[in-house]
Amino acid sequence: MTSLPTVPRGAGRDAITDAAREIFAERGYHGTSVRDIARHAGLSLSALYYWHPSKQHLLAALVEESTQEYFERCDAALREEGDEPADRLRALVRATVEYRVSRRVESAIAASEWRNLSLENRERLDGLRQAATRLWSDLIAEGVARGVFRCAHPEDARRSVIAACNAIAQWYEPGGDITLADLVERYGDIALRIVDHRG
Amino acid sequence: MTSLPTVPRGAGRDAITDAAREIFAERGYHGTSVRDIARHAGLSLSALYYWHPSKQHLLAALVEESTQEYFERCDAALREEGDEPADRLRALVRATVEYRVSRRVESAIAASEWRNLSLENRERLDGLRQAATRLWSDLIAEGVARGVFRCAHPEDARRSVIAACNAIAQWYEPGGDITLADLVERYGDIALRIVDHRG
Amino acid sequence: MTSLPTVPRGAGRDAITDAAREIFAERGYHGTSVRDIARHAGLSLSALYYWHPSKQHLLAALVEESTQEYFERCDAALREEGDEPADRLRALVRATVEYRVSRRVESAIAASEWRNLSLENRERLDGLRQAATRLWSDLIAEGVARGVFRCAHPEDARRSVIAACNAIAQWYEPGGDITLADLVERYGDIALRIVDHRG
Amino acid sequence: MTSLPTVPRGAGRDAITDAAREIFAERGYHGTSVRDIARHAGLSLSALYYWHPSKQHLLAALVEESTQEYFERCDAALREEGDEPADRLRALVRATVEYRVSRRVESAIAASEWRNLSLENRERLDGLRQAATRLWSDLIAEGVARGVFRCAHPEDARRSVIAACNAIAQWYEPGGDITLADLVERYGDIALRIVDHRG
DNA sequence: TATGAATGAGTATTCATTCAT
DNA sequence: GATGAATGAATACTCATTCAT
Repeated sequence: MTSLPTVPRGAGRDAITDAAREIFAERGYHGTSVRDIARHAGLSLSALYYWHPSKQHLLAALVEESTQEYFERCDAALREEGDEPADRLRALVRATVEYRVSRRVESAIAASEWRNLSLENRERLDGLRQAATRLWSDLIAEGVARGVFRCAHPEDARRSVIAACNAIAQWYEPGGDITLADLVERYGDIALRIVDHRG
Repeated sequence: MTSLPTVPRGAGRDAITDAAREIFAERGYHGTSVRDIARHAGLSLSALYYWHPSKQHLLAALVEESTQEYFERCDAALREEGDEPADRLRALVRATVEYRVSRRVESAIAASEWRNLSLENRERLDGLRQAATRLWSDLIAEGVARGVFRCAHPEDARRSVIAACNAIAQWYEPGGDITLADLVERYGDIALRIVDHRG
Repeated sequence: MTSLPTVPRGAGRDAITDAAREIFAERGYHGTSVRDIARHAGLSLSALYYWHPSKQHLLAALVEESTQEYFERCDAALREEGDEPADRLRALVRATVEYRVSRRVESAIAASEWRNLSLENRERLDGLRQAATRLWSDLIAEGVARGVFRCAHPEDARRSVIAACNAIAQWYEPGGDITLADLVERYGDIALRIVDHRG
Repeated sequence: MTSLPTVPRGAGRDAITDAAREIFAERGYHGTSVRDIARHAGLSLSALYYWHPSKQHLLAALVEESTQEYFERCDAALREEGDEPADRLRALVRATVEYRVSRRVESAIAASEWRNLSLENRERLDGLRQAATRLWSDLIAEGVARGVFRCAHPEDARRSVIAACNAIAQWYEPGGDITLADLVERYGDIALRIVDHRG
């Protein structure tokens, strides 16, 4: 019989990723030491390096996974939606709000630690990021083209909507009075006002 | 390569503060070393410590000055304005946008390095920060009370407006096509839509 | 020039403790740098910190071990001795002299670097120190009570005997003309004269 | 009219020496910074260097003055005394005890910071130190020669007497129950017992 | 799969000292 | 007589990373 380790056999990789996620989010990339991460994961420093080649790699993996997931959520939400720009905008807001809330920690990392990615990693991930941005831009442009969105400056509208949704991660406390569905509705309303939607 | 300026005798304090501002904004608090700051300022490490007791103190001084200035700009803008909530909201947006643009670097520090303030400094500066927030809250509440703002969730509206204005610092490039006055108008419009203003 | 020993893997802890002992004794706590210690131990600075959390901890460990050993030597010496105060005083002198000579370096540290212990460490070790002092006090008091020691001021006698024994560490050179047994006898005689022993 | 400085005109030199004395005694040479000294003296760092060429010089001056004074006190005490070895020993004890008590601070520096003198200073002052030692040695030798001191090991006796007297500085509190005259008598008695004086 | 031991470069900060005025 | 401003070298300690097992 083998002894029972704190971290189950083979779970080392995930334990480390999880710990990195938490601590990067809490203290930032440069404010976090790999020792902190290993300790938090209940593993040795050497185990960390067995599973992950470097601190930078750890960050990049988290940012990539998060960015990827965000894009996929947005993409899926739009695919499930009909043709109407207002509905599609609400769908994008829903995907974003749900992502910010349910992946609060990693979305915060992706947002604030982007600059700490190595040049190489930043370049590699930039396409994914821009793809997500383009979903918004195209949608708003379509709404404007159809005359249902009347905002004069679509790019400012896009940035404002995204900023408003992103800010949720900074104050929202799950389990409080406001449900996720409430948020989705409220920020859908705000988004439609920002793009100056007229039914 | 930027040349290292020769700092005239007695000008050390400002040289260091300026350098700290730039590098903190660029790389973040923990990503910045005091050596970097001193080198950038064209002074020795010891000169830095002659003028500032610690790296943390340097950060706190920058954040404090910036937070203070923001509050004062908002306060002044409101004082010069009349009674009409819509006008007052535009005034607050103007103060915020002008601040984010003209003090882009330090406003970014105040926003993203807040968590790296020591507990003591954070507590000391928190009142100032909340005072600025209250200017927005009170104003929107007044507009709602008068029936000229119809947004159902004033706090979400407030957060959204502020987030939209703050985001400007991340993309705006002075000297480009968009003037500051353009920005003020655009984001004033957006703010009024967010609070659902009806003339 | 002394050659720097190559430290076999795993022997780092002792190498560092030994080096610290030597250099602290030679130059004092504040006169010693951790770099000096590491270099003397033939290890990197990082290896020092791998084994010891701080310079202060290193000092405290040395002082503690030495103080502990001194107390135990005294206690054991008394336990092996009979009832006669004069014999017991000689036993205590023997223990002290042997300790000062065989642990010359660390006993010097314990004596002169006591004030450089952190408050916490000083308080923790103070009991041990006082316990050793009490062995002397009790013994002399007993001799006085029995009328075999006639000194009028037992505390001054105690301090004088201890001071005389301690001073040995400052001048005695092992391997010279005077053997340890000589010292024990001479200082036993002196001690008995100080307490004014009458057979 | 000139303004009234904290430190009276021209008193800078002494203010610094006094401060150095206190802090060296309290924290040791390496535990003291010249900034501490200047601050304690109420003067600028530059003023310190105006009056004293270096930290080492400051230490050497204190040690020298103290060593000099000790020798002179001993020498004077002996000169005023008659021919009798016992009386002369008491005189030397008196001089030593009075010196340790009245110049407690500087005598502690001279004792414990000797090793921190530069080689040059140490060599220069060593003669003075040895001269004082020789007063004791000669006196005890004379007593032994005359047969009034019967100790078998005069050097050990000398060291013990001196150590006992020196230790007074570590525990004596002026203004307490024990007067200086008490001390002189008690330690004179102890000294005579150590050299095994027979009336 | 994992670890304990080690490293070199870097961290913030303080040191004794000097310079220009 | 004295100072404010500055420096280079040192301080204790931590960093991300690697090596031998």
